[in-house]
Amino acid sequence: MTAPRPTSRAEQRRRTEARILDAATRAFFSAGYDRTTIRAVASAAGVDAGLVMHYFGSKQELYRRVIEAAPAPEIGGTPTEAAEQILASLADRLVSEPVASLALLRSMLTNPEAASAASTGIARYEAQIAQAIPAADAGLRAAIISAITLGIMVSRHLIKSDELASADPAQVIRLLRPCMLSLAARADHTGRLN
Amino acid sequence: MTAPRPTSRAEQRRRTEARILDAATRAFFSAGYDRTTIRAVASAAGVDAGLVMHYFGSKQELYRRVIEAAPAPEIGGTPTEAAEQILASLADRLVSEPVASLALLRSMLTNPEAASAASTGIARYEAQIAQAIPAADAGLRAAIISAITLGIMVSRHLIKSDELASADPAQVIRLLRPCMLSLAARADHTGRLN
DNA sequence: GTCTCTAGTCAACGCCCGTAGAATGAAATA
DNA sequence: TATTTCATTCTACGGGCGTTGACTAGAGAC
Repeated sequence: MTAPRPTSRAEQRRRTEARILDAATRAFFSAGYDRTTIRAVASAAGVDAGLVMHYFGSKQELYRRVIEAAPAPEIGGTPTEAAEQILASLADRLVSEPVASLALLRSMLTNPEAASAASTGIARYEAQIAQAIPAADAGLRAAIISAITLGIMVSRHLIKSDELASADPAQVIRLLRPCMLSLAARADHTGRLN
Repeated sequence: MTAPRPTSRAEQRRRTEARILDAATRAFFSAGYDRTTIRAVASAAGVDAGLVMHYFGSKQELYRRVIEAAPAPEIGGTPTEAAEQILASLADRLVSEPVASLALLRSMLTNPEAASAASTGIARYEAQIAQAIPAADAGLRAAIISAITLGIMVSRHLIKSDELASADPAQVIRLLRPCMLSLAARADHTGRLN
């Protein structure tokens, strides 16, 4: 009644598409790529499976649209600052991880074709970290930092390891700080200083 | 001759079963639970799909047998020794792909029924590590160590991150040593000594 | 008011899957 | 040798999947 013109055609389409995308994100996250069926996504979004096909073309394309929406944090500054930024962003994601990037993660581990698509996103993240590390092996260090972050996220949110899933994020960060600092900013035994 | 009966029925069966199990392990690792088909496993083992069913009863059961065969490294001793053992076992697994344990992980994420079975295996590994760490938060520290190991393995073998996949294992271990030591054996800022 | 466009539905196709059960033929047993 | 056992194959079924294309109905344009 208060909204006499709530449903223009364009608006309706936009909403439906968003609803499908949202349902798909949740489905890919909780079931992985293979176990997610277009019918289930459609049903969760309250539409017909044919409509999903009509809007997104294929299951692959729907999946691509979902991971395309996953955000990437910004990292920079001095090595120590970068380490703290990494820890802070990890702390954030320990508390509330955006469903989209978990969908990315899970499907990546589940769907071979998805892994390569996702790794470009990860590579971009690693490049940001590497830029903040003034060492000859900055690339490798950044990759290890990224791998650690990934392992923590997978354990807590996907595997739901008892200890990590119930842990206080602050405790986890406290224990990880020496790790991240040693990787981003600490001299190694070769005597190089970073 | 020493082997006048090379193909007794029992022997033949044992061999065929082993071949199927081996093919299944590879398949579950590289494709995950859902994408692995009994037909493909059978074909890789050079037998008929019906035989796989006949020997293992169901796909679920075949999968159970595969993860049952996954080995768990032994960890113990002083904190520093434990850290070195963890690093050594990780070094091993960086060089030669631990097909079984990655199959475990990958399938765990696709197969809900398998998740609990798999996480008990991981929990056992973490418990071993925790036992070697004399700290109040040993459980959490062990979980983080395990998560880091997992992240490195996933990045190198599943995602095949450029940096990590091509890195010299010795370099990776060198960079990770301070991490593992700080988690297993180093005092934290609360002043506790481990 | 009529025509056009398009959001959304419906029924169906072809494919591949896990699985069942009968058939086969060689080894074990008597 | 005759009989039983069992490793192995073959054929088939029922089901769920991604995808298709014809269809309906209501909004927008003229």
